[in-house]
Amino acid sequence: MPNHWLFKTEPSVYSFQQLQKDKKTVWDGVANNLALKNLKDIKKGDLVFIYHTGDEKAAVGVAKALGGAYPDPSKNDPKLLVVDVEAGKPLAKPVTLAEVKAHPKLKNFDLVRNSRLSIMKVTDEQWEIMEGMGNSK
DNA sequence: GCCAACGTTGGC
DNA sequence: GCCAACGTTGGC
Repeated sequence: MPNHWLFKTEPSVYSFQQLQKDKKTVWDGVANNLALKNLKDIKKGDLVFIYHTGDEKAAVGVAKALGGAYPDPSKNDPKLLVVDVEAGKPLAKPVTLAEVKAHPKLKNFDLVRNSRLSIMKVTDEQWEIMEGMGNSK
């Protein structure tokens, strides 16, 4: 059973659409300690929601980890990790932050609780709820 | 544009 | 090693 995650990104910097165009990318720029700790737990085949901050504030698509985290080759710091991901399916309908907040079972989702965390674990239940919202009308 | 929440830094 | 000050992030 793959684990589930959520990556935040500023769409003007790197969007899900860009990832779809690239097919895969190296997810870098993670500096936050807790985010790095989460990143370390990512395994090949894990599924990831891509969430756009800024004007959109919504999960827009899914990506898949191509492997575990490894130190950023372009940096000189072994603590700065990156992970390879490939584009998956876009959600039929983006799941907005407002919808997540409105859902009683997503109340203690890290996305709501700690808005500044850029990489977080998503429980199976949270994943299923979000997927349900994203793929139904 | 503002501000709350959180992380990091640096002085002690 | 503590904690105040500062910077950054992201939602509003």
